[in-house]
Amino acid sequence: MSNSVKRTFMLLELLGNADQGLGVSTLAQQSQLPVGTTHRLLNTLKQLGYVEQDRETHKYTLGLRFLNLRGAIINQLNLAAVAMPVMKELMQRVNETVHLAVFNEGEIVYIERVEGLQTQGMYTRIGKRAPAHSTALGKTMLAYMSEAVVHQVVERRGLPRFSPTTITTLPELVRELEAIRLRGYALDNGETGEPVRCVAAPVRDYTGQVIAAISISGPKERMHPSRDAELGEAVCRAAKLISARLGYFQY
Amino acid sequence: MSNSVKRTFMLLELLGNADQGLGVSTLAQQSQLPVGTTHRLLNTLKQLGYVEQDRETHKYTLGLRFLNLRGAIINQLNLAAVAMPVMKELMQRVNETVHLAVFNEGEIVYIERVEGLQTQGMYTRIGKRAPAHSTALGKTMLAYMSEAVVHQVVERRGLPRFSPTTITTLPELVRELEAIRLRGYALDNGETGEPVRCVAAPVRDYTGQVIAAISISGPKERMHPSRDAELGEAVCRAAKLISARLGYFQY
DNA sequence: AAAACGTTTTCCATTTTATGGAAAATGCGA
DNA sequence: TCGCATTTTCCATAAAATGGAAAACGTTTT
Repeated sequence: MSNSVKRTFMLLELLGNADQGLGVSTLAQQSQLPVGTTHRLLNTLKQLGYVEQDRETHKYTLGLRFLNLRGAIINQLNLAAVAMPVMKELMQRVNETVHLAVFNEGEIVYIERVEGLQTQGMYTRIGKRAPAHSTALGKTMLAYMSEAVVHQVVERRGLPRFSPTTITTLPELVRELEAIRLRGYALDNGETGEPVRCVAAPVRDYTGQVIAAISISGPKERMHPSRDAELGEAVCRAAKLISARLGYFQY
Repeated sequence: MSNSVKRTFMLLELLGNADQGLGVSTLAQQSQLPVGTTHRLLNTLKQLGYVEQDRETHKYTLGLRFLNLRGAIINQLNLAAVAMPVMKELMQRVNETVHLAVFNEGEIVYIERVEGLQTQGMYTRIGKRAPAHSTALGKTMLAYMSEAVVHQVVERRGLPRFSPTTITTLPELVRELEAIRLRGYALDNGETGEPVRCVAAPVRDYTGQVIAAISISGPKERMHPSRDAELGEAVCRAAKLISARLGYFQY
């Protein structure tokens, strides 16, 4: 396997995880690469526009060229194009933020968002990853995957605790997934530790496989449990509509 | 400069521009690389998770792993966080899509978007790049940059024509930028060739430098020239509010 | 069924290219 | 001004990328 390519992406990942610029020596240390090599690879990336170097501090950050590739990915899942109109309509009905996420490598990845008009403050960035077991989006996808896959995910990622309500054992998770299948939609009860509640439902492609999920989320005050049934039904209807437009036919 | 790294990104860009998976031979042809080399590079990327290969068709697409590389946006993150609430309010006032873009390497890059509820169909994807001279967003940023920078941009990127109204000569551009400074906002009159009209205004950081711009855009039918003054004023007010929140103080 | 074709994948001798240690240049703070 | 930390340059060496060709695979045609 191309060594330089592998090393290049190692550097890019380090830059991608940092929330400020990193210098050559720092990167060399973190990547365990020699300084000379690190510098040369960064220089190549800089010339190509994939990293930028601050004139003053000489530190490196990822370049905006990456935004292009990121956008392309989301675009290629023509899932987003199909889902957006439905999500927009759902948002207008319930007046809360609607998210679309897919499952990837045992985690969920946020793909699209339609923000509720009264929502303010923190918003989930497109491209953000989150654990599956502690989000309504993740749980609703897990609920319709094979038991083997669920086991694999748990083995690979574990069940880390983020709040008192987080599910941290496999039997608990299995029971929760069963409940979700019966109910048809998943609930999030502050398992992430944030003051937010979510209701989520699965999206299927033409083969019937669950490939994504959509959710309604909002601050705890507005997302009262008394609205669960109403919101759950709304999110299910929207998810089914998206599935149908992807070619899924429910018998 | 690392040849294999350069070639790798060439392949990635090709995959990003395609709107469906591409095979080894197609990619080899488009990149002018030998098939063996192409295959090996793709295989490396596949192992790293940056491209995915369809089991059935063997075609390659960009992998979701790219969504990890978010550092790029960190610099723009604060900007986006500050701008979003203002953009949302602006969208609600005018009921059309609002965009946020920055200037990078002589082009504009779309950073955020708040979609108008009545908007449908094609939308500008986040991360997309576009020429500065043919968009209201680009022109409004150019208008407040030094003449030297404008000349550099024209030299580097040229003034390609996309429609009969595109500005294609430097004097024309200079005159247009002057008009924008007088007016306070920029207009787009189908210079890109799309049936869309835009109104854009510049955003400044605490140093007073123009670092971004926001725009209102919609289909020609709804964005009638008679609304220019009203929309221009609205977009200016929003841009100034964002600037103020970034620490810019106007004397 | 077999053959012909287009693709993907593997292989390997060749040589280009990356490598990394060290030294030079630069920047920064005392 | 000096000294430390960091970035940048350099170059002989070694390793990795290269690419042409053949093999494997899958699909369509005869």
